[in-house]
Amino acid sequence: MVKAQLNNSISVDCVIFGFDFEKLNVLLVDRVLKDEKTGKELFSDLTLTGNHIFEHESLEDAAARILFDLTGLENIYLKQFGAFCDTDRLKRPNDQAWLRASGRDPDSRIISVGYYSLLATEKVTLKWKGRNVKWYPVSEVTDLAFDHYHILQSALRALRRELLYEPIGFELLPEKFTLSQLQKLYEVVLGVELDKRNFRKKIARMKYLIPLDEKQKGVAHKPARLYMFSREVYEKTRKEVLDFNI
Amino acid sequence: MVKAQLNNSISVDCVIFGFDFEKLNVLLVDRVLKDEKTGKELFSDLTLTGNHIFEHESLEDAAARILFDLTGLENIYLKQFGAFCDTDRLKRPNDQAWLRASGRDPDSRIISVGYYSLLATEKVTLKWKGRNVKWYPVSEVTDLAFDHYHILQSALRALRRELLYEPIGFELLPEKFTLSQLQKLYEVVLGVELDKRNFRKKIARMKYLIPLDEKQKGVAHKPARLYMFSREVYEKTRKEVLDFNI
DNA sequence: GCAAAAGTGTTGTCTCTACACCCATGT
DNA sequence: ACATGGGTGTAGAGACAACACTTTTGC
Repeated sequence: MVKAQLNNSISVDCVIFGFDFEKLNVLLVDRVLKDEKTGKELFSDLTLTGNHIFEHESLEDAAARILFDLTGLENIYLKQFGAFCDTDRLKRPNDQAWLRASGRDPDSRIISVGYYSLLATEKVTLKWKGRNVKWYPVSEVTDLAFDHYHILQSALRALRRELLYEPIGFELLPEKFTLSQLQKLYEVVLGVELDKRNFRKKIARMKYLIPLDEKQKGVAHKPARLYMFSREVYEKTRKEVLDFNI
Repeated sequence: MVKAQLNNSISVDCVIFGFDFEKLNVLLVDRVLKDEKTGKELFSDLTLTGNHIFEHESLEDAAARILFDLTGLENIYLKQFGAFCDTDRLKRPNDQAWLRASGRDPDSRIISVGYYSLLATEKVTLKWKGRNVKWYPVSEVTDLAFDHYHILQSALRALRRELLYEPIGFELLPEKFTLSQLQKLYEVVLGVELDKRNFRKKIARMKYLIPLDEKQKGVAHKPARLYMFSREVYEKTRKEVLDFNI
């Protein structure tokens, strides 16, 4: 317990999802390895945002810290969705070279705990210590460093599942949103098409989705009514769900 | 990579659930610490079944190994449900004494990944190397060593959720089972009461629950028809669920 | 014959799906 | 005036909740 010190074996990776009213995005870091002497670029690829945990720090705190360092945002929705520890997860050539170059033991076993976080893309202005961090459409991500592609897919599955059963869609939207935005979000994340009228009937039943006396501005069509989510109403009216499937 | 060696920082804890047609049970180990010199018992309490992982071993394999060592069973349903790494998870006095007595560093940070497994209590004959392993009704467990009570509660939440949405109930029953047994299982795990006729109507819709030409024997009442689960039919007929909640 | 659990139908209410047209705003 | 997305209702089908009596076996 000297002072802030990173644990060698335990890391946290954050899958930071963002929604821009059109598609689901994920925040990725451009990892560039340059030759020590010549400075020539050896390779460049993408990673999730992650870090080792501090010895005094909980997993959750580490995830929140990583998120804060990247976005400057606090109190963001964060959910643990899995632990990743395959023996070969850091063994591809690029990853081995990367670990060696950053002075770490390329043979050591590191477990990574995955958290996904949800936020509206627009909330974030990306300026992070010169590191190259950018939004990428999830649908266009094909491969990532380490086992991060695998972790991303796992996060996606967890998000879809969560979205089916829990009211978390709003976390990907600004505080006030239109029903079309919410519908689009469900369509994009779940990969389905929904009927507008049926969707709205469903909303009408969810009393915790509060229609505001406020409309969209500056759009070249009939402005939509804004809604917001009330956690208070939700907690009060959540029914004891028993809609099981056998 | 010399030979089988345990990783110091990473462990797996298995929450082994069993169902005996009446209640949900969990397999726990009696941990007894005796004074080195006098042999006098210092304390005795209960832990989940767990172990550190081997350096060459995946988390999943470690969980399967722990399960096999305890029950002699293979190909048992296993599901990862969380990672546990709070800074104080091994800090209670009994736990510190235990770690010291077994020659481990009581200050080291250990992450534990939780798996739960499902099986019919009757499948297991408990004879494990003199260690004191026993079934305990989940509802009667009040406290456990380390953070294992917390882990158990977390496993329970995950199991309930899984049971609501995926067909895994059979994993807690023998291959052939009656509908009343299945209903009781849902009632016990979810903590609800279900209507027998409505429950059976629901079953009838699930084509993957196959009625057999075989009946219960040796019961002092009308013997019930036996059913079994067909994964094959399930995979074929599983509908693209879209029963989302907003 | 009695105790114990198995097995079986109906009705009203709610939710789901499918489907087409007019409305309000910016340019 | 026109392009763009906002907003609305109905009807048929399936699922849900509530509810009580007869049947088959072991003892």
